[in-house]
Formats: sequence, structure tokens, C-alpha cells
Amino acid sequence: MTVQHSGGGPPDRTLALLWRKTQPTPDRARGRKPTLQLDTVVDTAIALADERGIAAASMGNVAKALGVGTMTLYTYVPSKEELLDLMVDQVLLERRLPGPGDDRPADWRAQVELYSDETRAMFSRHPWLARVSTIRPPVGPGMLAAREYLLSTMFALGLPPARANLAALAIATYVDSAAGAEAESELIERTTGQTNDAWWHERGDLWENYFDVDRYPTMTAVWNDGAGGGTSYGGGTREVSTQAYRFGLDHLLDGIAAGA
Amino acid sequence: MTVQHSGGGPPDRTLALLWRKTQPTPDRARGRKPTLQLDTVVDTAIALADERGIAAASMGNVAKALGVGTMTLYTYVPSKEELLDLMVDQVLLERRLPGPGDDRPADWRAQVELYSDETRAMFSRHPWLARVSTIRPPVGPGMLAAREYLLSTMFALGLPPARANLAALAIATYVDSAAGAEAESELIERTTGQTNDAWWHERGDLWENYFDVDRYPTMTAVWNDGAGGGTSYGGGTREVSTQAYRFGLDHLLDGIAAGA
DNA sequence: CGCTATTCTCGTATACCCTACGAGAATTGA
DNA sequence: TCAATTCTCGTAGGGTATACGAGAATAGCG
Repeated sequence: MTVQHSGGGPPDRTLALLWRKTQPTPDRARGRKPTLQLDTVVDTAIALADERGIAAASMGNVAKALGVGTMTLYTYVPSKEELLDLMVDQVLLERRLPGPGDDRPADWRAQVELYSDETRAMFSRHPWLARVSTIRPPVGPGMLAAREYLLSTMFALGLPPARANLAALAIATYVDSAAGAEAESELIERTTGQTNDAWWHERGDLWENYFDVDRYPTMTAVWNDGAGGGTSYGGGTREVSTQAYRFGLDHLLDGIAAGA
Repeated sequence: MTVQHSGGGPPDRTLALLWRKTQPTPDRARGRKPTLQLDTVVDTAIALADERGIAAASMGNVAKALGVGTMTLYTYVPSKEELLDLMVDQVLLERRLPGPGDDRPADWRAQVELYSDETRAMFSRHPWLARVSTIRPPVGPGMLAAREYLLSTMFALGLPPARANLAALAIATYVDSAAGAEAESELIERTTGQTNDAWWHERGDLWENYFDVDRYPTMTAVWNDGAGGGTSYGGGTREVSTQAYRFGLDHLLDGIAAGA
């Protein structure tokens, strides 16, 4: 399944929810006391998605986990879309990225490395994040903090503002998508109980019945070289994925540094 | 919504469907004649998804568009998952990428450029592709052709097999995800009838009420430089996205070339 | 204390989604 | 002709989100 979001209600309401920690919420005295807290709802949804994938974080499941009726959730959140936005920004905020005054690695490259490490760890904890669209993202503190940090590393490299912006976007695109793929792969292995190697192995027919060496000479060469990662092509083994990630990031940064 | 796939039935059946054009299908004389063809089903589903997003390509909608009962589709396709796989590989195959013997640009860089152009065009025609998970992809002719081609461009650059594999994976990761984001952005503009600029503008409250210049000095600098792309941050205007894409690809290739 | 305004709770109902099952229709070879 | 085979698709069951409205709980006021 796919996940859209950020379409729904008035943006003011969503923004208020996203920034609730920064901005004090007006307290209302009147009326029945709430049983839950927004944070509890969001955290529960995240926990469910972490464990069994984004589909498990349905309104019904979240409510059941909290021991309330499904419709009760709608007191805390205008819609599922909003909940998703909150989940995303909550998780984006988990990354420990130094802010303006904080200590950080001296080298710009190490700074980017920190972004990469934190992002990969975040995706690893929350693999479902990879399946949420980031077009029109929840513009919350989490998203802004990450963008600010990455942008500042490009300033540290000495890029002028316009180039720094482009470079930060390119790096974020690469890191986020690669880290997302990696994490999603692990989630699928966990939830299906089948390793990726086993999955490829199950498709052994392919190589025998359909694969034509003349049509795919280069793949064959890589295969014979043993570089495909054993039993698999197409992303292949965990080691190959990790190596490919490093390779891509290193060379992207090389290229950016060379052009600085 | 999110889209999973490639889990379901026996892999043999799926592979047979995916490779149906290459492999002749056994003809059966007995029994009622089918009203539809598999290709028609797949094409209809693709058309629906192209126009109104992946969610519109439901079994019910596809059947309605074809003027048959919903359950009729299950004669042609074992499940929705399989249909999705077929849609994906069909679309992957649209890219005009030269095969082993075919003419191609002489320069390896131009060859990669061709992959990039064809991929962007493909995503532009089929924006929903961005929301389909590519872990455990449909291992059909479309996927293999693209991998073969990209791999061969890295051979053209002179990389040894193992490095070529890593480089091809890195480039595919970057190009596919950037192109996907771009296309999805256009789809959202089209289906919501709201441009991205308008969307950001609607969030004007943010900058006034929540944005803290001290917390986000670098973003502020970029903003003041006019590099944010007018009204937006976070990916921003179409021009900024396109520039960022070019910037990233060029520098990634620079880095790979430098390390060759 | 009682009343009222306010707020939260959540059962019911609607409208989608996928798909298992099985009855019936169509076709062909025997 | 009729049996075997294959395709068609209505019904039903279990999932999803959420609109609506009735009822419960609370705070403050008279």
C-alpha cells in the first residue's frame, strides 16, 4: 500500500499540532477531561508501524492498542493524514543533529557523515518512513532541523548559498532514499520471515528459463565476477547494498567538493 | 496509501506472467473464450493510475473501466499484487535503452544521461511508480534491461565489474528517487489542483508564528539570498528541484569518474 | 445544590477496498 | 448430445477511513 498525506484540513490546524511542543497550547477548563494525550496516540501509532509495517498503524489498530474506541482518536487528530504527518515529524526529530550553537565535527565531511549515520539509524528504527511520500512534507521542527543542519554543512564546505541549497537537496535525496530502501528491506525480511537471499533463490527459475546471456552480457560478466553478491542481482545482498551506499555517498561528496 | 507487492503466490506463476511476451504461452482449446486480454487489463490499470494516482487503480475501478465484473479480473491475474508487478515491469520496459548490439552514445556520460532522460520521462508519464516499493521488484524484462544498460555504461567508463555494480546501483538509486519525487510532485499538483507554490504559501503562518531565525540561521541566509526559489523551502520550486537534480547527478558522475 | 455549556467518548452506518467461494454460462472435443 | 473445461461474476466476509449523533463527564455559575 501507498501513503499519501498533507492534503486535508486547514493548514493552520496541522501546523499547530506539529509545533505543539514549541508553542504553548491554550488550556481549556470546561468540558470532559481527555483520557489520552496526543503524544501517546502518535507514539502508539509509531510503535505499531515500527513493528508490523505502516499498514498496521490503522486507526482501528491504534485505538485498540490504546483501549479506546476508534472514533475517540478523532478528538486528538483531525484525520489519518494528520496523524501520519505527526508520526513523520516526530520521527524526523529523533535524529541528534547539532543545532546552531552546538558542538559538531570539525570537518564538513564528517558533518555530512553524521547526517548520514543519524538518518540511517532513524530509518532502521522506523522502516515505514520509506513508504511515506515526502512531497509536501509535514513542515514541523523535525524537518526544518534536518534541513538547517545539512545546509550548514555545505556552508562549512564553503559553498555559496545557492549552491549549498542544491547540494543539500541532492545529498538528502540520495541519503534518504538509500537509507529508506535499506530499512524497508530489513522490515520485509522480518515481517515475511523470508530473507532476501531466499526470495531471490525462490526465483531461480528465472535464470534457467528466461535469462538470456546474449541479451544481458554485462550482468553475466558481473555475475561471473562474483560481484552480484552471491545469489542475487538487483540490489542483492546486504553487504552489496551497504557498499553501494557508501560508494555513492563518497563519490557524490567527492564531486561536490571538487566543484567547490 | 502505500504499495507493497511481490509477496503473494508461487513465483513461477508470476514469472510466467512477467515474461509472457518472450515466452510463448501454451494454448488451450477447451472451455469458454476469454473476453479480455492480460495486456488490456494491465494497460487499463496503468491508464487509471496515470490519470488519478495509484489508488484509482483498484480492482473495482479497473473492472468498471473494462465493463466487466470485478471478479473477472481474477481470471487474468492472481491478485492485485501481481497486477502491480505487471504494471511496473510494463512501464519499466517503456524506456528506450539500447541493448547489447544497438547504437548508443559514444561517451559513457552521455549514456548515463540517456538513462536519466528516459527514466525521468518514464516517471513523468507514470508518477505512481514512485510510490511502489522497489525492494523485491518484479524481475521482468523491464527491470533487467535497465540494469543491464546502466551496468554497461559503467563498463564503458572502464570500471571493473565489482565497482561497476556499485556505481550502477548508486546512480540508479539517485536517479530513480529524484525522478520519482519530481513526477509525484506534478501528479499532486494535477490531482489536487494546487501548485506547490500555493501549498507553501498556504503555510505562510509558519514563517510568521513558528520559524525562529536564531534556530535556523543557514536557512535564513539561503532565503535572504533568494536561493530558496521564491516562496518556498524544502525542495521548493520546480526550477530549484530540476537544478538540484542536475547538480547531484553531475557531481555524482564527477566523483565516480575521478575514482575510476 | 442543580443547571447548562462545553468537551470528550464511541456505536452505528456508509462507502470504499481485496478476494474466497460457488453457481451458471459458454465452448469444444468426444 | 453431453461431458469436460474454462471463463464470468454475484454474494459475502473481513479489512479500511470517517460522518453523524447520542450519551457521559466536567467546570463554573446561579
